[in-house]
Amino acid sequence: MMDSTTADVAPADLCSAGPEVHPRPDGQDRYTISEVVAITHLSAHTLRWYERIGLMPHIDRSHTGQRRFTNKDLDWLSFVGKLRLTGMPVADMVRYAELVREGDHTFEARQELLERTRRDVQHRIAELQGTLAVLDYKIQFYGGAKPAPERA
Amino acid sequence: MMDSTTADVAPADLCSAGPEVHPRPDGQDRYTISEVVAITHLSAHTLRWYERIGLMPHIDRSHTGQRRFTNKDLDWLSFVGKLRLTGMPVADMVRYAELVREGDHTFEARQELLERTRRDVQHRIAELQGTLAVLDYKIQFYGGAKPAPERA
DNA sequence: TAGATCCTTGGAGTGCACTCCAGGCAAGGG
DNA sequence: CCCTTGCCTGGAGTGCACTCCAAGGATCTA
Repeated sequence: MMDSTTADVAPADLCSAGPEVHPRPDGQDRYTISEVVAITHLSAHTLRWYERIGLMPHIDRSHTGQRRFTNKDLDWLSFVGKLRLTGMPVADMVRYAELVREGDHTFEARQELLERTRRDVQHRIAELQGTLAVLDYKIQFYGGAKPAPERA
Repeated sequence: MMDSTTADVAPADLCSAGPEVHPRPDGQDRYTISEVVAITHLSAHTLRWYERIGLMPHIDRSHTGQRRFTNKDLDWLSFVGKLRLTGMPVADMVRYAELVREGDHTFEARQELLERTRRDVQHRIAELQGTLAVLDYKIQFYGGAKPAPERA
């Protein structure tokens, strides 16, 4: 499925971290919603919902009105997936999508948004590392399993 | 009152795994709900809700029925705070609280639950580090700011 | 002793991110 | 031609974790 022999990534690969590999080469990239479900592991509901709320650019339609997603859409979805992992609220992702649609003069705003997100992520990582310490302390306590009369 | 200049609580250690520092010594530890709000930064609503759903042990009451929290309750809340940071669902925290109430024979189950949580946290940290890479790639792209006519 | 503030309760409401439903169109196979 | 499958839509429903409300009792401050 992820055909790594087709090195079809455009040099201006702005929608992803690193070279993306697509299921089909550009030109034949008209995926149905169920194909995109299989690729992204998002539900069809969610994909339609993303479009409705403006988190997706306008999606192509077949002559009968069915959605046809492109490689670009896939790249965007994969980036959105990363943003989602950061814990960014959907509303903020929509804001970012709007900035993209508004054109090049929003470059700075986008960069700033990304940098703020980056700081949030680092903060979150630090927090999680803090919880690891607590968890280890507790686990070690249970490991040295002397039942103590304590709320632990 | 809770900033790092006032030495009533070790700042990073507020929610700690190690020796706890309490606002008042054992024996004088009968905090009202609003004191606990100030200490934990949870809302009074949330504290009452925690009690209702069984996430707290039974809280002492004054002769008029008002809650009086102890140092032990504070310790528990700080641990719960850590668990919350891990992203553990409240239902699982309640489960853990139940195990604690059930007594020493649940030691193993508790340890296991904590170890699973620990693995989740490490997974999450790895995920976040992955997003950092993407973010850095993007930020760097905006940094080398040559506007390209593309969805970025 | 008055007034402000704090605390109590059960239950209802909120915001987020989906998630599902009903009802219907369109294409392909037997 | 019918049946199944896939897709469409707007709107309603879900689950989580709070968050707030109304109405009333308790406690502190002047």
